Amino acid sequence: MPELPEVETTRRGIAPSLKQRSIRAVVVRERRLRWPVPRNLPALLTGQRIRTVRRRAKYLLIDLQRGSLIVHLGMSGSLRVLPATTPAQTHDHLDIVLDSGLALRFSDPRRFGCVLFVTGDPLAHKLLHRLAPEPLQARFNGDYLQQVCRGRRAAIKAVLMNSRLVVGVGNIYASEALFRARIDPCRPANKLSSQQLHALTRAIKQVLTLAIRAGGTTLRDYVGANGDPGYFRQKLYVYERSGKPCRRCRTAIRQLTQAQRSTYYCPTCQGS
DNA sequence: ATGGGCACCTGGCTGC
DNA sequence: TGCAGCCAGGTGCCCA
Repeated sequence: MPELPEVETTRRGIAPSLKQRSIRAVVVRERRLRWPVPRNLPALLTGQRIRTVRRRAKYLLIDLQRGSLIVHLGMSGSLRVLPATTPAQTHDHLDIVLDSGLALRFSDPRRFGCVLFVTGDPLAHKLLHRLAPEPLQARFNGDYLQQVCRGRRAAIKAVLMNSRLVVGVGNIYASEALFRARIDPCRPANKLSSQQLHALTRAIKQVLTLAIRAGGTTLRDYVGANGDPGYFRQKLYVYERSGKPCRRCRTAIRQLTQAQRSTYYCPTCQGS
């Protein structure tokens, strides 16, 4: 998916067109997402004014006068703002039509994403309430990561991908942050020094910030709110670069599988 | 509690 | 050209 930088880029892209607009209609073409789109979603949303568009981890929260939408882009989802009359393509599952004549269009070929409606505090929702702190906030720091890794024998890469421990970091940025911090992805989390965990925290914040600045990373499907891809792919050090020379030391980048996901690393820069 | 594996789904690419 | 097999940005859930 869309990891944190792509979701944040989407949020920034769609928010100006949504804020203070009223919902004129909702068109649901495909209800079968990760969880079914509520049958009565059009009735729930139509006539409501949109207040704010927030992000929590990789979830987008669209707050309305009454209730909120919780949107997740899954692996292949995107949200775009376009004229409501734009013909729908395959995989354009849902439109939220605004009083401006524009529509927010949710597309997701793999349908791992979701669009849910909740009344009350969306942060208290089952999917959100146990999430780790936001990685770009001060509370996410070396001390936090050290506390989380204490007694954990799982590989550090797996820890970075566990949303109860760290949010926003997916398969791309986990590899990239570990490279920047010069840490072997297979190292058990509890074997890392305090210094390494502080460096890793800084690397996570840095790579996410730089990726947001570049509009995210597009490998295949991802596009931002205006349909443009993200440009951080050119800045990746290891992800999808196996066999290519390390940008730091020229050693060939290697790929391995951890928890059924590809991990990319430089055996020289990230040796144990 | 922790960690590992599977499932959900479509599409694109590779190799026979 | 066709088709099987494999891979892909996530994460909830089940089991040991």
